[in-house]
Amino acid sequence: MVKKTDATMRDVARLAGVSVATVSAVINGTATVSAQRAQKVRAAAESLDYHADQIARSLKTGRSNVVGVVIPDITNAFYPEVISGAEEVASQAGYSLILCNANEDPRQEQRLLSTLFSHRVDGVLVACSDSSTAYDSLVRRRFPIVFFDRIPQGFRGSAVSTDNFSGGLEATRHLIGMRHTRIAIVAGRSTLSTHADRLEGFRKAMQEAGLPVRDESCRVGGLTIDSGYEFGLELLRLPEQPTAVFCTNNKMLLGFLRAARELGVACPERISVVGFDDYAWTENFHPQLTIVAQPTREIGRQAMTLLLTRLQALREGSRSHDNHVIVLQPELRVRQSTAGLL
Amino acid sequence: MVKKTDATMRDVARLAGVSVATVSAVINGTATVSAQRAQKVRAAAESLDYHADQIARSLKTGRSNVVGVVIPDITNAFYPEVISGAEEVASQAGYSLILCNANEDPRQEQRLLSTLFSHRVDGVLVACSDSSTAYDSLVRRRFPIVFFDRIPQGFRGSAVSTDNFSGGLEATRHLIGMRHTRIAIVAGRSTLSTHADRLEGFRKAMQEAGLPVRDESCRVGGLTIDSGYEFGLELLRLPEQPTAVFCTNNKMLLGFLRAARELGVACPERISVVGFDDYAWTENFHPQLTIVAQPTREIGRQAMTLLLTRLQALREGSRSHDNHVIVLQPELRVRQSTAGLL
DNA sequence: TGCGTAAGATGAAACGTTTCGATTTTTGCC
DNA sequence: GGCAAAAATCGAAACGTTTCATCTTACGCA
Repeated sequence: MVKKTDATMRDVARLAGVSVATVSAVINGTATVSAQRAQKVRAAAESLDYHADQIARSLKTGRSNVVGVVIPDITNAFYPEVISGAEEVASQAGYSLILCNANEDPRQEQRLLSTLFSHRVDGVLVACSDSSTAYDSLVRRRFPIVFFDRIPQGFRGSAVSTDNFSGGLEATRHLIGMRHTRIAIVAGRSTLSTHADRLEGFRKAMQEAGLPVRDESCRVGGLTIDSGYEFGLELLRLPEQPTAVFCTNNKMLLGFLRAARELGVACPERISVVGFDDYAWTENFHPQLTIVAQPTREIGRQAMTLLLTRLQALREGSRSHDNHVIVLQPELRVRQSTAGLL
Repeated sequence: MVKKTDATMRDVARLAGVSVATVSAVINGTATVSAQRAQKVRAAAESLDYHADQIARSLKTGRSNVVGVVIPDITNAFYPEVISGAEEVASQAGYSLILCNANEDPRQEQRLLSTLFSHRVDGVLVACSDSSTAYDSLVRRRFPIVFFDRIPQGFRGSAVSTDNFSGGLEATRHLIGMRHTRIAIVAGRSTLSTHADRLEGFRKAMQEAGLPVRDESCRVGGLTIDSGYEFGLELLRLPEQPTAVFCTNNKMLLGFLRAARELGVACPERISVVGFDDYAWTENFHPQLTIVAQPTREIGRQAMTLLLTRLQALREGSRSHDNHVIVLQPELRVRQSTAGLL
């Protein structure tokens, strides 16, 4: 026998012989109800397989127990890993995740945010598709938002990211320490904090060592495997071929490696390569990669924790600082893709 | 100047000097409204930055424009890729995705489904964590559900998957064609359709060739990198070491490769390896992997399309067959990790 | 015994939409 | 110009909760 429609609070109330308000009180534990009636209500709910309707609840309370997560590129393995951390924390706290993929398109991102708002999400986690001032209004409205990984320029609010400057610095110092002098960089759009910071770290290290950063060996602007590949071809065909390269994300790194393989430029013999983001599967790479590893899942965990803390404070009406910035340290893992010169 | 709270339909109605019903009609285009008033309403909505409240809308209509997606393991690169396909189709149709990670735990999966229902999702996509009869009630209730990848045993309903039997068959035939006779298999839990089918394909190929499937070279039950590693150690320490192995998923494959590397068993010289799931990054593997590739994103696209079609039929009250099964063909990609014997 | 009080229980009003039947206005036609 | 029909508009109920003010009950104590 199948019910036509799900049981409602009224059904439970009727069956238990109490008022709807009492059922609500029992379900939420918001008021004292005699043990006897509470028991009756629970039994009734059980037998009707009653499940509170979150939609109705949200409409009334203005809270949804859902948080939105907006990422720029779901096919970049970095983000699913972050999400996994965020999901872990969220589900433990009884929150669900609405996942949105902006496809590196700021306009799409705006649309997604707007959809999220109309679904009344309690807060959002965003890795932005491009730096923009569109977030300012959110912050001004004091809407609970936490940025992770990519943080808008000049953003004042909560955020979690890796110390990308330091990552770029260490990666480059490592190359320099191996006596490389013609060092190239393949970097993402400079409007993205992550890539801009890594590039800055690179510049700083070069400057420290008194090495010039020449325009032709400084390729900025891609993000994809293909762009890494194109940049790779260009760099490896330079009259003064670089002996080392720093790729600021994993996808461009893959593209660069493809270019090197195609041109028959051996790594690390003729080109040392250091990239970003470490994964279980890179242990099978040949050569194994020297990499700046980010605490990926931890970024997700921390960002979600920050957001949930904020939400709780909001619920309890207590004061919370909404510009908590967490910077996690990356770790340079030296393996085989970088080798000393001479 | 910032509004205390979001503008509601009533606000728009007031400003436009019309009734709430008229505003609704304009927003949804459900009734004919004179051009003049429609214009006024739109202007008012614009100026108030009005956005319809999906929550209230859902409560009234019983529809949420949200679909749930439940996967067993978000850290398995296969699923994010499927999701990316599903997300693409969904967002084009104006649907959002609630993503849930069951962590290979059927009880967690049940909890997640229950949460999804209370959020009134319009339908769900599920890759099950374990075969169970708990889905029967869903199907009986005719709740819109589409399974993908992993399909519960005996399930009668809509589903999208790869032809896993054929995948296992081809992979094994390939090894046999290279004159291997001592062929091992590292497979996932046999309660999972994917792994069971791949194992069946393996058995069939072995039987065709008149080769015995010995218990000790048939490791069934893991899913993770670690279990692939453990199985790998066991298999490679067998007195009669297998000369080839078929791993039924990408994670176990990674584990197996680690074991081989650790024991110094060269691939493909001493062990040929074929696995499942191809990725952009495997091109950097050494050796490059012979792999059964699934049309991963396509699985996501098709599954979501199936679900949305069903939802549309439901909305329009038209009849739809709710047991549409789509089986996509995998493709064996022969590369360097398998080599001929003798 | 009676009274004050606290605990328990409840009815009804929201929350922001959609939708339907009723009402008003416009249109077309003889 | 009058009338029927079509078009446009509207008021109000409903969706399933939460919550608050109100009402009832029971208990302890003088």
